[in-house]
Amino acid sequence: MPDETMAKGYEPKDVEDKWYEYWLKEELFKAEVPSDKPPFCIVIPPPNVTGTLHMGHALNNTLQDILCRYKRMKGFNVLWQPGTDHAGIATQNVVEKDLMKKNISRHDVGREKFIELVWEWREKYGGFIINQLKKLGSSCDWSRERFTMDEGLSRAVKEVFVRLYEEGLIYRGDYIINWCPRCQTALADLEVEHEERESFLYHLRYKFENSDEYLVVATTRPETLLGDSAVAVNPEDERYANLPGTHVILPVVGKAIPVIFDKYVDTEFGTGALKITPAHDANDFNVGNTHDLERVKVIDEEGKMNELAGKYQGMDRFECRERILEDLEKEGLLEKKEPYTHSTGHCYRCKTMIEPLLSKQWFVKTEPLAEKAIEAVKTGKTKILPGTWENVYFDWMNNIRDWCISRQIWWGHRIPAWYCDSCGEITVSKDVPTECSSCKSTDIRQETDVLDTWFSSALWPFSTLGWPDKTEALDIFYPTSALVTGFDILFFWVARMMMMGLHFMVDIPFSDVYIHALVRDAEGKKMSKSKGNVIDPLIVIDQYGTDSFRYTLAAFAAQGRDIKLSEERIEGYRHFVNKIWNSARLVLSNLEGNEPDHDESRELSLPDKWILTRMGEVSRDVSVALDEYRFNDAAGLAYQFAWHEFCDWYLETAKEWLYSDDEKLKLSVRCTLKELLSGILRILHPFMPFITEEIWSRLPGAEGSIMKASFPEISDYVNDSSAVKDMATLMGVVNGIRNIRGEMNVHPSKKMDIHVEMPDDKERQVILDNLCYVKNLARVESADIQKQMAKPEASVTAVFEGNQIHILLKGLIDFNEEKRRINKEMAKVQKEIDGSEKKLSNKGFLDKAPADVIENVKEKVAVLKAQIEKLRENLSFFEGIDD
RNA sequence: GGGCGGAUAGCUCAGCUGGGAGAGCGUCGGCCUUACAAGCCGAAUGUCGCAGGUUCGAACCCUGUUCUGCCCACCA
Repeated sequence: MPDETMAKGYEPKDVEDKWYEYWLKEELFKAEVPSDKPPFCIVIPPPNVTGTLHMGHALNNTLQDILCRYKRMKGFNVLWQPGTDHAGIATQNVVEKDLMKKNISRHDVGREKFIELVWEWREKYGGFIINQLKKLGSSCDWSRERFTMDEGLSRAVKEVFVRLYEEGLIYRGDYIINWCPRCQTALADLEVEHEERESFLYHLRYKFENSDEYLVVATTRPETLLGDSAVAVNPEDERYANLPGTHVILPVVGKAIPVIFDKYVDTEFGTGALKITPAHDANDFNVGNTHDLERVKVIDEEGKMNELAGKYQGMDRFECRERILEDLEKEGLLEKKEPYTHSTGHCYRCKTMIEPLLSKQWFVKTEPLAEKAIEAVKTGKTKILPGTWENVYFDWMNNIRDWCISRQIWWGHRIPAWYCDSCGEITVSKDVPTECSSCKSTDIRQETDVLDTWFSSALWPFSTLGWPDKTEALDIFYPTSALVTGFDILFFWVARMMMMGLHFMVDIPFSDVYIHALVRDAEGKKMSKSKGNVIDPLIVIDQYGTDSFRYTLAAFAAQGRDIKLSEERIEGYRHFVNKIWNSARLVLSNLEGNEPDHDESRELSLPDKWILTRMGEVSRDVSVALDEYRFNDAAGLAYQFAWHEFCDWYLETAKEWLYSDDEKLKLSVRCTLKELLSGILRILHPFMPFITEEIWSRLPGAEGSIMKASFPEISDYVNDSSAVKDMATLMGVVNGIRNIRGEMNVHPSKKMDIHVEMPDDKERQVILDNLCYVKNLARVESADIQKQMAKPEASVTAVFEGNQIHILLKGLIDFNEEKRRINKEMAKVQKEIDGSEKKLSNKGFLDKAPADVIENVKEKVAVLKAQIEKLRENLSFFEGIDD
């Protein structure tokens, strides 16, 4: 009689929101400050406020939630620190786009008003992604939610900036930087994406001064010749050995520029002569510095040609290229143009082609910071998992370049530096200064640039805990326990948190960094909105339920491999969730509420002892897997156990007593059922929080939320290894009979008579003692079990190990069919014997392999041989009959 | 130009420190057996990318090779 209050199929929608609200109401996500429990802390990779939940978030947060829920059940004081990132450029772009719809630019509204608008936007939509995280079941301590632009974190940012400046680790300098003409800001090297593009390599003729002869230079960017200051050749290049000291005339411009030697020039490339444009190319900038060349900036911040571009002034850089080429052509100065594929930099936000531009920016001197960050991973204080990512980390850290942290946008932490118009001095201060720190002039104005978004997120592990104040939370939870993130932000974020954490907290920010895979589309491509290949997690949740979705992600999260999400797989786990639901229906409908919690004294059946032992083993194995971030193994173990051991075997044996009149055994089975359901729910809870809570709430005697229950331990259960062995024997007999049934097409409703020959006394006794299960599971009417017997007439025989199960099938046997079956079986066994015997006849194997391995093989051969012998007997039996 | 990962059953993927390979879905056959047809029982299926090597023994270790994906990089 099923539990009528439980629907036949599990309906996620009916329960998910209800339980999430309950958890919130009961404050079950809240960290304890202070606490007697050991701390466990994860800081969330803060999603962008403007963002919406994508697959990456879903995976990332599911894994974190699994860890947090698991650790809570293991008795830890868990803080999962949530929050969002202001995401400077991304957010500004979004709000700007919104304004554009009304045909208004940010300049129309002005900086202050614009920032106000962004805050308004944030108020309105900033909670969006947070709600989506909640939908996923995330058990973050929302009472501690932070935002990278909130007051406390802004204070931390200022503190860090000022201190680094005072330590000489932040400086301002003239450099060639990556400029996005569309976003109108400098970008860090990391924010530039390089892409291969089809283009042309142009060979241009630069005439020598007072001569008709010319030097040919190769370039992909003819328009930059307007800013050329020299042409460089390699000193080793014999072709040009006598050139330096001479001058060439810059085409179109008519200006004379020197030919110089620089070993940077590659003699193999192009013509071996390189035009040098110090203001618009990073390499040329360096060459220019060496030779003290003029920096002629001809392209402005909008990507247009400026006043120094002469007649090309006002043209877009690409238009200018075409016009210059036309002009060169006319003058016969374009020697040739050849197709050329090379990679160009693009803005990671808007994909606009980057313009290398000479500009004054703020930088963090990273080398001293990186040293400590390298050391911490080298010594194992922080572990990066899987380990292969440590190499990537080291590689980047060892070659780290100074970090450009200023951005010419409005949304972000405004740099706390003030320029003095009187003396030109810079005042850097946490508080708004009233006067110049140097000349006391009040004629000061604040830097208009804001900081790179990653500057504030670099402080996340300690700023969210209250730094720079000395808070109790900081004391308890720093260093945090684990960081769970994708490798795409290993440099952007993880590396910088390491540097900042070690510098300001003088300790690592986290002990473990678990790098998970990226969720990709069916072709293995990174999912992105611009590619249009995104699968919306919320649609998946709507369709399959959160628990199935989470389980799928966990099961897919094998280390070091990307995830190509397939819907079939999600569907498979939905079936699993439903299976759990239905097994609970069966169990709950049979519980009467009077089952004692731990009744050690009760008489345990073989299946009881077996399943309890397995419950303990699986609890241990799942624990170990989770401790090692092997989410897929943990999920797989729980799945296999719950479905194929508990449901397929134990529940079926339990029915023997559930539907019987033996009150004593009935009660014992009910106890085991309750214990198992409880255990399975608790093991599954980190993966599928909603359904487990729902069923838990219906479990008699279970008090409060499952979140507060303990994770099962192996010591909680009976541990009886002989029961596991005996159960295997029982299963062997049942499987043998089922196999015959299937192969011989015996209708399931037909009960069979069997004669079992089992030479081993102990095994035979196991079957005799547990015959009721064999009868039930294999649908057997009568069984005759002997140490030895002759094969009955009209029987088919299943052989397993040295045992034979003769099944009487009067009139049902097709002799040929049976011979075929036996032959097939024999061939299979023979193949195995051959393999093993080959080994045993190998002297090398016997000499060198470990004794236990050899023993195993020998044993295996013996068993197989006994088996094939029985099969042969059976075959000859049928061969004696002529059909 | 460097570096990393993947190639295993029709599909999507597991396979820990080397001892004859597994799951889900799909396929085939049989079942509406009172938890579940989103289910049950049974079955089939792979020279583990290719070629060498190390080893008594290789999907796993080494070398080379082919395809494929990714990351990093200042060759115009």
